[in-house]
This record gives sequence, C-alpha cells and structure tokens, in this order.
Amino acid sequence: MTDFLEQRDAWLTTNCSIARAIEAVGNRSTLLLLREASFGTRRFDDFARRVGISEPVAAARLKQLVADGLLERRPYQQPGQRTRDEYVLTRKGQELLPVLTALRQWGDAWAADEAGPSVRVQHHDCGAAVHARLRCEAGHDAPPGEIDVLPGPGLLRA
Amino acid sequence: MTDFLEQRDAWLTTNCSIARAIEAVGNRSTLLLLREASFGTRRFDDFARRVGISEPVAAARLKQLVADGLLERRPYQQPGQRTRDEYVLTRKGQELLPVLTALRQWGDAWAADEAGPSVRVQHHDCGAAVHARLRCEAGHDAPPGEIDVLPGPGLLRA
DNA sequence: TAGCTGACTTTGGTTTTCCTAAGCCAGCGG
DNA sequence: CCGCTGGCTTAGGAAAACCAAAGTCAGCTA
Repeated sequence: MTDFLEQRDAWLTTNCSIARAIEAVGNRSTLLLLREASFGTRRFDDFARRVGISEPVAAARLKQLVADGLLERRPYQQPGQRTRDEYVLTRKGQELLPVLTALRQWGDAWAADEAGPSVRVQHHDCGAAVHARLRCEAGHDAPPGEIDVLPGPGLLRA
Repeated sequence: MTDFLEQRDAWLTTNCSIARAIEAVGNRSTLLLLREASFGTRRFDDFARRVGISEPVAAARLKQLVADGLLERRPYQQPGQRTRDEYVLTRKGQELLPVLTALRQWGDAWAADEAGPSVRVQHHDCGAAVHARLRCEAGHDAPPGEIDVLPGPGLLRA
C-alpha cells in the first residue's frame, strides 16, 4: 500500500480516469451545456441563454463537445421554418448523466435554495425521484466509509 | 411543460443545484484535490505534487475548500516530527464521492488507457468493484432513457 | 542556538478565458 | 429579390488563472 502511494505520484497525472473525464467536461460552461442537453435543449441560442454564456463561448464549447463525441449535430425542421441543426446527446454524452445527477444531488443537499430545488428528476416508469447511488457489483450499497482504493491494472503493469 | 421551459430560463441560472455544485467544485484542480483527499492524501505538498499544480494554487484551493466546509484542518503529529495540520474530508466533502465515482466510471469507459485504469475502487465488505448507479427511490435502476425532468418546488413557487 | 524541513506567501509575468460589439451568411416569407 | 431571423464568426480588450522563483516562518534536532 505504501508502494502504491509512491507509484501513484507518477501515474495519477498521466493515467487517471477522473483527470481524463475532467479534461473533457470539467469546466463550468461545458457541464452546464450538458445539463441543458440532458434537459432537452437543442438550439444554439437556447443553450447560450440558459447557460448564461456569450455566443462565442457557446459556439466554441459546443464545437468541442461535438468533436469529442458527446453531442451530435442533426438537421431538423420545425413546420414553417427553415432547416437548421440541433445538438443532441450521443450515448457517450448520455453516460455522463450519473455525473450530473450526483452533482445535482449534492447541490440539493448542501447548497439548496430555501424554496427547494428548481427541478425534480424522476423515474419514467414509477415517478419516484432519481438519485446517484454508490453500489458494488455484488449489489450492495457502498456508502463512502465502506470503500477501499487499490492499484488497478494500469498501475500494476507499469 | 412548455411553460416549464419558459420559466426555466430565468431560474436555472440563479437556483440550480447543478450550477451551485459546480460553483463549489467545478474546476480541474479542486476536483483533483478532492480525488486525492478521497484516496487518503493529507499533507500539503503531497496534494500539490500529486495533483500537478503549483504551491500557490494548491494553497488557495485548499483554503477555499476549508472555507466551504469540504475539508477540515486537523493538527497531527508523526513520531519524531513536529506537529502540523492535515486536511481531511468532512461529511460534506465525503458526499461528493458519487461525483468522483461517476467521473471515474465515465473515464474508465470512454477515455481509458490501453493498460486499464490506474486505480480500482472496491467495496470493503465484499471486494466487488464500486460504481455510481442511477436509481429511483422505489429501488428500480433508472438508466438515462427512463428519466423525466420536471419543475421542482423552487420553480413552482416562483 | 543554528540549521533544516514542511508549509505556506509574495512577486512578476505569461497564458487562458470570457465578454461586448459588430459583422456575416443562409434561407424562408412577403 | 429584399429583409428578417437564427446561428454563428471576428476583433479587441478586460479579467482571471496559473506558474516559477524566491522569501517567510514555526518548531523540532543536533
């Protein structure tokens, strides 16, 4: 375990999944754009206005998200309007939903407004509120205190 | 639902739990410091080196994390050494573990090294790998496609 | 009591990020 | 075929973040 800590120094910077995920989505505007996408926003100016960022920044971030494969551009047409492109989540983008959910859950618990949260997220089938929960593959709940961190294959083989 | 989308514009910026959570932890170095804390790092220079940030930045971020109540400073003493302070996660900080876990999980799936991830996180009791899962309060798994977003109390009362 | 080490802080300069304001272009409606 | 609207891009400048290098300070250890 001490060895592990030593080795970590070298590896955590270069081969850490958390760091890589943050690299892709770890800034305010990117995460908020993904929030919007997960809420159903599709049009450019809606993204910019609802996230509260300027158009140049929205354009740059959306372009990056498309390049990274988190969003996809698709042509669409509303009746009586011209064709345009919309931004929708890819599978890769959808799979960030646990991250957004975990952030929302923490915000609800520790930084909520008196009036309560402004959105409620629920299971389509039964209407119950949805949370991000830590669980092990054996099916147990695994709260923060019951978790061990060990070297993984990428570290052992180094 | 259309009404909801209209109202959202005004509220999402000011009263959004996701935005507030991002406000507190939504930048690269803060999240990586919390990763380190959750892995057991406690000393100042270990934090700075393992996260790969300069000392001034580490000092500023750690100070902010303590001010926000995510980390706590506690005096400690190793045998034969002088007393000093260590940084440990508070409960508020521990509850960000689902966020870190969800990020790691996404990074493992979409941005992993050939050799595999550098850490393995497992349940203390049974040794099985730990993941962040979306689940509703009725106990069902709730994958991305089965989730509805609705206005919450903070929006309804506006 | 002099030196050393860990834990910062200060300084100065570079890089990144973001905003406002203005401009551009495509296509539908008139 | 002219103008409007949505969806961007460009230009210029202000603000924030970050780094390296050097300095400070407290309390062991010798």
